[in-house]
Amino acid sequence: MTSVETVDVHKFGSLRYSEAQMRVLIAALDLFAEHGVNGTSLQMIADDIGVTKAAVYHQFRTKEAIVVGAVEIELGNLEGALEAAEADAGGPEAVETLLNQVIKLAIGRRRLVGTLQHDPVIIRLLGDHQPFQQFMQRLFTVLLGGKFDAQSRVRAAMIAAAIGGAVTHPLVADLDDETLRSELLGLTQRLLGRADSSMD
Amino acid sequence: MTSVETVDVHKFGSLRYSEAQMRVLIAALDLFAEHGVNGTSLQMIADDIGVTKAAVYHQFRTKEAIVVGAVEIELGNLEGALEAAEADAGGPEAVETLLNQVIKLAIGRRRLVGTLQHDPVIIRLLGDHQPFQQFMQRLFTVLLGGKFDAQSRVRAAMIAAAIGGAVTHPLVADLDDETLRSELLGLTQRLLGRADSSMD
DNA sequence: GTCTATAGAATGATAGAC
DNA sequence: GTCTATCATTCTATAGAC
Repeated sequence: MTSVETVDVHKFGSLRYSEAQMRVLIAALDLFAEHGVNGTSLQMIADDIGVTKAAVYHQFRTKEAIVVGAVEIELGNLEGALEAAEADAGGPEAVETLLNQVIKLAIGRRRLVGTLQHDPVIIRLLGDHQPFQQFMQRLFTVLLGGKFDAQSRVRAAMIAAAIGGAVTHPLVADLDDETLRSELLGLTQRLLGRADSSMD
Repeated sequence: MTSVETVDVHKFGSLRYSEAQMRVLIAALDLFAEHGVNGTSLQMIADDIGVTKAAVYHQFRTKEAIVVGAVEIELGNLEGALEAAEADAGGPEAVETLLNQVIKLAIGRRRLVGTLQHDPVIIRLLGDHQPFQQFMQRLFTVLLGGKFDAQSRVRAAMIAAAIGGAVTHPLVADLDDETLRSELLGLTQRLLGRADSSMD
């Protein structure tokens, strides 16, 4: 080994779960979105897929393991977009392409993003599990483009919060996906200081 | 009675709680901020103020009553700013002044805003209790300035989410209040399309 | 306003049969 | 992979004494 560090990058996208395990995770994600993690019991998950609690415990040893699996699945959806952006790192369209993908995914999973970003159990999980922390750091490194000054960080925090929070907001619940997407993209670019962002 | 409708405006600011009740609500808010509503038991609240569960139940008949009281207290903090903005409704600085106050309050209560905006129990509460709904509608009426088109609504949703989410974000956890406030105000004005928003 | 004591239900989790 | 049955613990909530 020389000075070249070998960083072990966790690949959420390549994780394998059995079909029975996936049934649990899908049901769990749906219930987490509506009731939060603490508001979702294993009984509720079991009822939702039509089995008993014991059957669920045969697939996952603890409730926390279900939460970890559920978050892994969702972060896996972002992995492709992140890798593409990293490959074009520094390129003028890297950030823009990433944001476009993130917005699309957030809209497609409207009901869930609030929980993923703000549920206290998931927040604790993201802080405790290395692979999750590593992933978030990669994401914000691309978004910040290497600049970590106060203004850039506030901007990134606002963009992350705005995208996640806007898609869930009651004010826009009646908007169709495409309208929401284009408005959201335009306003996000305005936050980034893009000159070509459409004004009214 | 003629065509003039008398709207009964709920005043959160004028609510009265005994000192013992306030001790419960303060402790509850602190615990809600860290663990969420479902993650906070009455035992935890009782332990925090050094009494038994029974003593807590003597002040509030149910856990939900505690949640309602806690949310009332917090919305009460916004009431002054909202009334001032409504008095100047249509005025060119009404929205700006309101946002300034909201940002200040959000920063002062950094730990709590995430819970207030995103906790599933509180979201259900806000939807079920008329006074809360009425209050939120007043808030967004001022923010939107009477325009309810798609673009305005997405903008309002983003601003609400961005302010609430940014102050809690780990990326800006180390920033002092004043730095965060000025950056946040500038970026919020950029979202509003203000020409005087400082660029980099 | 606070306490002890308790009721009744639900929680996460396990053992062992099929 | 799913079941029945069970355990220990915790939960919200109440009764009644001080």
